[in-house]
Amino acid sequence: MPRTKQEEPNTHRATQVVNHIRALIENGALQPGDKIPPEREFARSLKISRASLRTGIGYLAAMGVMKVRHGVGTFVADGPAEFGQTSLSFMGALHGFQSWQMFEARIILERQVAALAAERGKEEHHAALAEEVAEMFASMNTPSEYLIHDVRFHRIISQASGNPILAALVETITSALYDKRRKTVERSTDLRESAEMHREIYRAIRARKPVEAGQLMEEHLRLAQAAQSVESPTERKALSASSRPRSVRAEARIQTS
Amino acid sequence: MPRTKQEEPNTHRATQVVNHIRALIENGALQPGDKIPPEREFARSLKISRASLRTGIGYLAAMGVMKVRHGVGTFVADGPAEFGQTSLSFMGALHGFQSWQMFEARIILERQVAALAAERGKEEHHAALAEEVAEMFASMNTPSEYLIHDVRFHRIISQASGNPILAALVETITSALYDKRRKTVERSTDLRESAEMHREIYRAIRARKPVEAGQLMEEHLRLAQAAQSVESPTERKALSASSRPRSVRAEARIQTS
DNA sequence: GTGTATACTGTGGTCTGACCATCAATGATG
DNA sequence: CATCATTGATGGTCAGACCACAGTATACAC
Repeated sequence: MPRTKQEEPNTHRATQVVNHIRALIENGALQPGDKIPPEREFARSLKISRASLRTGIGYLAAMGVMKVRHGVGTFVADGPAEFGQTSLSFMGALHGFQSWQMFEARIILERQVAALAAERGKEEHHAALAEEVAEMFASMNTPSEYLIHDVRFHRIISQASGNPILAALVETITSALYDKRRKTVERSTDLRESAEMHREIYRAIRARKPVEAGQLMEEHLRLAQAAQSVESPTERKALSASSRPRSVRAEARIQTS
Repeated sequence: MPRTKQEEPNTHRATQVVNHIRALIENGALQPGDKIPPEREFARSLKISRASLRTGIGYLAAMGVMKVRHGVGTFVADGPAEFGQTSLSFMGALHGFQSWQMFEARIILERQVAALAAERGKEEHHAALAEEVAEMFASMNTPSEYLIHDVRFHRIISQASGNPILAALVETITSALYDKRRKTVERSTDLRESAEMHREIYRAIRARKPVEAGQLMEEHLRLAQAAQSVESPTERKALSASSRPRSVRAEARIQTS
């Protein structure tokens, strides 16, 4: 039979839930930070089982669109946009991402983002950046705290770029690099230089010098990359025992640890 | 009573599943394309209920790490890396992404990606690109088909860049733009010009001229953007009457656990 | 009154076990 | 030999009970 275009009252329940919520968000009924009805109630109203509803919500939570808090409720995400939390690290394991690739991507993105921030940044952004820079200088002896301000600094620049999509992309890569970073910073004895570079970037942005801001950012990231690689163990490699026909073989070794 | 402090391995079941599978992937026991055990069996081996296992799998599926096929089985994703399918369009609705922002991001990424492809592209990529260009010229009268080759062309360039992370980012944005694109192309009577631009880009890449390739790509995308906006309906606006202003500082410090 | 402990309520988290839906392979039928 | 019905494996959904967590109200000390 030719076209029997499956209309859609039928899609998988989870998909149904996703679409329903998408609609609510698109028409403004749901906004960031809002809470959705309790599962039991919501499920009843959608005429599906609570289990299915949960599947759909889980899906959205994985994408970072919703945030579930045990004992409290389920809310629409409101923080900075980001693509599924662990997604990048996972894909890293899957497709063999290497750290130089992450840095390459980060440099390309942040360089442009810094330039845009220099063009479009507002007073509030400048003020926020200034504060973070000050905090960085103040916490040069506390690596863990320093890192926090470092991260915020970059995040503010992303926001200042005026392009939430770019900000989300940067956020995704940054968060994936965060763990490794934490260790590196721990043994870094020279945060002063880093802090000063941030200050220069800040100045270039405030002075609205796109090109300069971009160059400084790139330079900064290259140094960070160098510092990081100093102790990066053997870049994962040779994990698979070569190519053998894929079939059910993997099933054998799987068991509870 | 002192505490019945249940020590540790106690994370949420779904998280448990996610971590377990992550481990299997990281140590090579699971590779792209592999099939995991049937739910019932797997659940038993993990000592958790099937429902919980499903929650975890759903989570992974949402992130695009796993692919579930009703009646067949669950597999580790193997196609080109990409961040959760609908994620971008969702975040668009959530954070009010606008199409110019998508294009801005795309231009920044693809310009650099094209440059990298010009530097690192291999023979096979050149050949593949040549073929797609040829197909484009051959299908100038069939918009829908033309689009397919257009998409492939860009995807090949992403792969040729040698950086799967950048490829994944491009893929994510591109797929989000795909739908709109489809309509635009439908009424475009001038695919010849587009095809010729693609050919030029291809030539620049094969000739290993990064800068030129980047510039051509940018130019191409700007034209595409212009063509698109010709009929873009009311850019979504009036997102929310009560746009509660949030200071930059506030947002920046929202998370930092 | 103040403060801490307890109970209660609302909400998400998990479990069980049955049944439905889909797909692929197999065998029966013509 | 081709087509179609059957069957087995596997994911999808359901219902309802019970567990766990967080916040708040209440009780009871002091």
